[in-house]
Amino acid sequence: MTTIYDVARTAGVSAATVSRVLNGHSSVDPDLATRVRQAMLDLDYRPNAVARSLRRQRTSLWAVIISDIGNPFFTSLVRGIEDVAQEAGFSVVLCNGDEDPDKETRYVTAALAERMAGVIISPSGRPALINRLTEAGMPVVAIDRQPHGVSVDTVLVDNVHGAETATAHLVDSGYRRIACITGPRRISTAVQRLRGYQQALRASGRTVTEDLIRYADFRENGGYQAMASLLNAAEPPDAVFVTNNLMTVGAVECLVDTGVVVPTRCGVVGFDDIPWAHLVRPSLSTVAQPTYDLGRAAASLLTERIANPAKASSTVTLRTTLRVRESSVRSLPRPEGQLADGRGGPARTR
Amino acid sequence: MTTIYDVARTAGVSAATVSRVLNGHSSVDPDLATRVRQAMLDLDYRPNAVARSLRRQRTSLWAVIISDIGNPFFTSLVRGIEDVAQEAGFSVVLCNGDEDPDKETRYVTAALAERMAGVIISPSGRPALINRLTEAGMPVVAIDRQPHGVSVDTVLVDNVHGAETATAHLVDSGYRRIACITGPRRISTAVQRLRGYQQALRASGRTVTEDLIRYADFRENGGYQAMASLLNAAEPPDAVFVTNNLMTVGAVECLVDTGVVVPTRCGVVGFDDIPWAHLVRPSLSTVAQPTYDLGRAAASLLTERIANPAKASSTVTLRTTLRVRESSVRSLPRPEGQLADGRGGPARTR
DNA sequence: CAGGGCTGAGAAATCGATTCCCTGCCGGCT
DNA sequence: AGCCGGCAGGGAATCGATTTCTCAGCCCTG
Repeated sequence: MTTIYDVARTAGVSAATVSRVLNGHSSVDPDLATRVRQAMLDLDYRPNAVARSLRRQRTSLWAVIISDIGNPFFTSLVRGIEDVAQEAGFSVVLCNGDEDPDKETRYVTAALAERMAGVIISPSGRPALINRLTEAGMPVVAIDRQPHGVSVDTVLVDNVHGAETATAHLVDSGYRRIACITGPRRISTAVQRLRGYQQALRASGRTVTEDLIRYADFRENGGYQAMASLLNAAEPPDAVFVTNNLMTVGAVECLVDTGVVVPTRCGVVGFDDIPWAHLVRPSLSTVAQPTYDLGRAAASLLTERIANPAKASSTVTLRTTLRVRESSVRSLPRPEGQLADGRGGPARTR
Repeated sequence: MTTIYDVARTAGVSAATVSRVLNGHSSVDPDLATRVRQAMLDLDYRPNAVARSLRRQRTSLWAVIISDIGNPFFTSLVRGIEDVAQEAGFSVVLCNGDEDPDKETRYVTAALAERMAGVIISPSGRPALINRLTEAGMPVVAIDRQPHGVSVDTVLVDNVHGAETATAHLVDSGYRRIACITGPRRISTAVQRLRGYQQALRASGRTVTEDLIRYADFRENGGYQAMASLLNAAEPPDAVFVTNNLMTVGAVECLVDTGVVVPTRCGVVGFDDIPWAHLVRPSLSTVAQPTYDLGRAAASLLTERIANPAKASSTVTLRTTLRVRESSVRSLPRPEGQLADGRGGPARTR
């Protein structure tokens, strides 16, 4: 590998001058500068980012620690982050926490050890992890989930309101026993979406009962099991609000396998949109999140935090959108065969 | 940040000794070692990976450059890579090339500049990129796509055979005009899968005509457009083999929008499995790839290459599996409503 | 014409870990 | 007793860039 000294020797200048040309920090004689640039081209010189990071005490890498790479929710989120990062001159490295606290811890450790410029994390629960980052002076933005008792920049959606809207829609559609499948209690989104569900039920004059609530793991299989458990109860529900996309898929699979017809015998609304939701039969009603914008917002917060580490931390909340499709509307004539409008018309919003 | 010198001072030893304790390279007096370890705990010392990398001239990071993070094909691939990497003591950073040669180039540049330990890449076409890596002495494994005229470790699936099997299955199902929607000519998988399609047609005594072939971009929208173009032709096909998952989704959407009933008026088989393929109506027949194992195989090749940079490069080819579901079988009675077996029974293999 | 200020460029220190080299000590063998 | 081999551990060089320090040379002004 050619180093800055090779370039200096070839151009007949000192390494300091090469560095100045490289970074444009101080004015260099134009003749020298062109000689240096030519030498860099001739030698195919590429600065060693490791040495640079060591000297500068900072890198140009962001760690984005997401909680499940298999969840499509994160893919467009990452695109939003990448687009902003690139404008700001950073590269994004993606770390898949996989809802596994150990893996997540490993990646946080790596981000610290590699002295990354900043971290965007969707934490799977342990506030201690975020603390380790902030205490080490690492710029951090939490995304999707609100960390407990830590002061940190955060990007969220209006989970309570989104869940209320979804549940109210099931009430309006005429369902009577509306259940809820939510995620682990330690995760803020699971709690908030459950709260929205409860508030909507109370607002419509219904009683909220634990019999109709299941706590699962935000995974497909967990949703399947939870739905099965609801169906086996003494009084099964006639509708279900599921608080994330993978569990929604699992719940619908369970309904299909059990022969419970959606939406006639059981209505379904899920949180998080699903790619190809309109190809699934019946097409799924969902609470859609502005995932790309969530990513952009988080990345913007991070650039600000890096530029000004002292500034007070802030929380950005974006709005969700209810997309009504077939799975939650009893009264709509069910389309026969696949000729019917697969998209249920333009998505309705309320 | 505490450094190795702080630890050395606290423990009353030299930095060299701390380093030896840290890495266990040479034997250190047990008393000293415990004193050092205690000092590291007291100071919450974390070795600076940047400095370590600079001195050692290597890092413990792998760059995995995938061509589209939105494609579910890659998610379980990444899991396979991660699992092997972790066993071998490496961390994986994911880079989303997004089928965009510029982005891909940026990430390759970053991998070189950061002196990463190795690269696993699914190249979107330009052999020059791979050359830049190998010429710089970077251990590289290509995955999913065969780079042109470069000698490099590669992990593939039997694309030709998989496509032959899928096409033959459409022939057997009684379809007469079988079309093919494939990807960009510069990408090996697009070419090989097209070749498999052509061979299967010839083997069944049919003529292969360019009228029934469309070249798209491996994206959902490209599949939609290609299908529309096929349907608008003078003699539209009565079946289509689509060479990747996103384009399959697009093609099916187009068929649904146009009112062409699948599989009655048009059969469909896609390459690459799709998550929730069994929830889609009609459920989609696919050529499934062993994605997790592809990832593991690539990661194993990379560890070997890193351990022994001189060894001859090799290619690993894994087998695909045809999963017959509803979209390609005319004669099966179409299930009425959603009660029918969504999974089409255990996936059949041929 | 002398001295102050400014600019451009080289020498050398620096970031934090690893590793080579060397010293000093201990034990064993002749 | 003297010599040699081996080993533990400290000092210092090293990785490759950035940045501070310093100095030479020049221009301008009083």
